[in-house]
Amino acid sequence: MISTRGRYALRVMIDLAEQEPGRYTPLKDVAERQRISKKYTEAIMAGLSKAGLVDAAHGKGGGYRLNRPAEEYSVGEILRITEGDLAPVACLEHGASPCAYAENCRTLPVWDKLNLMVNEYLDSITLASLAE
Amino acid sequence: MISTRGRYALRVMIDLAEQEPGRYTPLKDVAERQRISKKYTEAIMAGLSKAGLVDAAHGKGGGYRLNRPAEEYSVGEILRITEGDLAPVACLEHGASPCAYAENCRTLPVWDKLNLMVNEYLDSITLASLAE
DNA sequence: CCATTTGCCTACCATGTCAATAGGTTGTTT
DNA sequence: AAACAACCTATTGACATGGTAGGCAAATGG
Repeated sequence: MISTRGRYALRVMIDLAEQEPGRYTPLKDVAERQRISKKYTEAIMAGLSKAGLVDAAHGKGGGYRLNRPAEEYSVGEILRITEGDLAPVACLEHGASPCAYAENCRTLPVWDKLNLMVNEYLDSITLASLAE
Repeated sequence: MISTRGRYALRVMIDLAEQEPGRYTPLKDVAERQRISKKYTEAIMAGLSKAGLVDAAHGKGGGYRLNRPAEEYSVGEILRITEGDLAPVACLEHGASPCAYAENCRTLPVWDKLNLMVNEYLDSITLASLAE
């Protein structure tokens, strides 16, 4: 359900949240602290950057930093961006072709509520509450 | 998180719960009603049978039937048997090698509680409540 | 006893995702 | 110009998934 990629992304974001706010932190440092390979961290960071969760600066003294205060990120948001979707079943995934038998599917309500529960829980946790 | 296999297994179990109790239902009939290929249904049913969730009878007039009243099955039980595990992250899976940094992992409590929530919810739904 | 029905078992395959790596390019700063 | 750091595109190996094929074993009905 939640892959290594997503879990790493969360750890990376927590790491950034623990740095001095506003300052850029080189990816290399984050990767070393989190014991994630530099290359793999790059791939993950690229997604976070493209989605606008973090801000990047090239060159010496550059690196990454959070774009907003840590209280304004939720775990759900971070995971949805890196994982694409948190839906527990394929038929609820964003952009899934609607199931022809959904109308009288006995199991759909189960997945529906599960989906809601998971998302609500993860949305209720802020990045700040996990840092420091 | 929950694959086709698990979702099919649940539908199959609901189908059996809707048949006359005690009577054997041929796999062929279940597969046709549920619009799942006979062969794939076989593979799924084999797991349910081996785990003792259903009872099988060979030969003419044979088939499958539930081993207990439908009220005594939970969705969680059925899914855990067919999916192996419902853990949202690898480090919580049954038999996973314990993470060396679990002691001071900032994210572990999140996964832990998520795991608990998901299992408790799915365990609270009985097969009977989905049938008929 | 034999044919039919039905479950059971083993193997196989095609596709796709995941984790991770490699190498090079672009942009910034000092 | 040199060092640094982000960015981009491929590629790889391993594994899970969804699904199929063919044959064997057991039970039943006639």
